Amino acid sequence: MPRAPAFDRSIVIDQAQRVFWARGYGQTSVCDLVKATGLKPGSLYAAFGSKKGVFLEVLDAYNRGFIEKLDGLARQPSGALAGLVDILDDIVDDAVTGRDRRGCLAVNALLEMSQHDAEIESRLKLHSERTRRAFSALISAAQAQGDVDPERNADDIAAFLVNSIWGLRVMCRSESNRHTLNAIAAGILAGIGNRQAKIRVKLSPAR
Amino acid sequence: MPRAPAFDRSIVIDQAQRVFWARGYGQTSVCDLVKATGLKPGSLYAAFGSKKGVFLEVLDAYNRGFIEKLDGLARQPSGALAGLVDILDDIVDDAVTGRDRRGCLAVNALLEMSQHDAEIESRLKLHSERTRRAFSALISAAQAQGDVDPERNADDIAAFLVNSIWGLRVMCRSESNRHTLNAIAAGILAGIGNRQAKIRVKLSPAR
DNA sequence: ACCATACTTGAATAATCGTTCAAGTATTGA
DNA sequence: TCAATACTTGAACGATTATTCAAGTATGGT
Repeated sequence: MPRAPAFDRSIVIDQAQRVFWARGYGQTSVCDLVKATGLKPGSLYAAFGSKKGVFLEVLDAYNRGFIEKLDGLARQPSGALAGLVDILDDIVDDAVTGRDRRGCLAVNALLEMSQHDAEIESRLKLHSERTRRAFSALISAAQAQGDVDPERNADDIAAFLVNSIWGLRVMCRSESNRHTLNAIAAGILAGIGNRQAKIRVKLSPAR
Repeated sequence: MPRAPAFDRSIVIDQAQRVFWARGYGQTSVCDLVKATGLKPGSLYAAFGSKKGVFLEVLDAYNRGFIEKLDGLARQPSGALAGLVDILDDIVDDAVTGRDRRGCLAVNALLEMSQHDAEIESRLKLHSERTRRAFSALISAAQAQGDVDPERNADDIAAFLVNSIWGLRVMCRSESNRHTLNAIAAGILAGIGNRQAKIRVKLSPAR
């Protein structure tokens, strides 16, 4: 019977995500969110309860998107390993071209907030576990396709991968030299037991 | 002729480091620093100019200490590679026992502040370069000692190492499972071209 | 047309922030 | 002993913060 909300929740979360990603949680004021979303403080609080409520929903959406991306890559026709190479390539490329040096929203949030807020911390742990499972599935697919040594434990490789990629996301915040970043990416691929020699070729030249 | 300062600058920086490391930059108030150091706001500002001034000096001291540690490990009698294993072991052990989950102060600061403050960002870049040079020297020593493949470029290995250790420092903020962390550490050692099979043995069992 | 419903608005709130400064105090060289 | 000097003190400042709420407004079923 009554009035319907005048905003699209997913669009608001998307706009809020942009602000939180660019500025971090602490440096993002509710005023920033008001400007970015167009919602007035009252509406924002009616819909999300608090600044932290907005942030938690942003984190959820971020992780959901990343896992969907991983699942897609695991099933793509060119192979799971090629999908992994694409991820590394994209991270390096974004850093070198300066297109994106915001790093990973989840890693940023983990380092900024996990010591101060138990709710954010536990949410990020949940996301981290889901991410590792998705990487594990990706590695299993690559093993089944003969691109990764099937003798090694997929979960262990996935843990090493998440570790390496999180490192790369941090690295990209201060390093934009292509040779250095490519050397790191090549080291990661070597570390997971990549059997396709040609993959190394793809990473080396500048695009 | 006049009065001497009533505090030891290096002790104050040490106390401030503890607070910044535990709480991050943004969540540390000048009031926290006043409590931790015993200095009143006026003295603090007379000595360091601003909250950021204190933080920059804390970062300098932190990096200086870490590089001295690395240089020492590169020269220790049991070998440079053993020194590297010790570093990884300590990080894993601190996380598993819960003794220290604050991560790396420099990485924390990089992710929290590099987008907001150009001065902190450039300082951290400087520290990052120094750290990589120290790791490169460590790897060169390990190569000279026959523990790491001498064919590979030491700078590239150092970049991979910094990447991996930064990742591990992030990982330890949300992960405390010994098997997982050991698998990652073993992957890192394998990635740098470790030739000493026995090193792997040392990492596996719980201490 | 109308009322119940719930969304929208933006000024107001109380708390906390980094920083300043004038007054007080201790130390040193002569 | 006595200025001169510089450190110490802590209250006060203005700015900013996240959050609230009473008033206004649009909607939809009857």
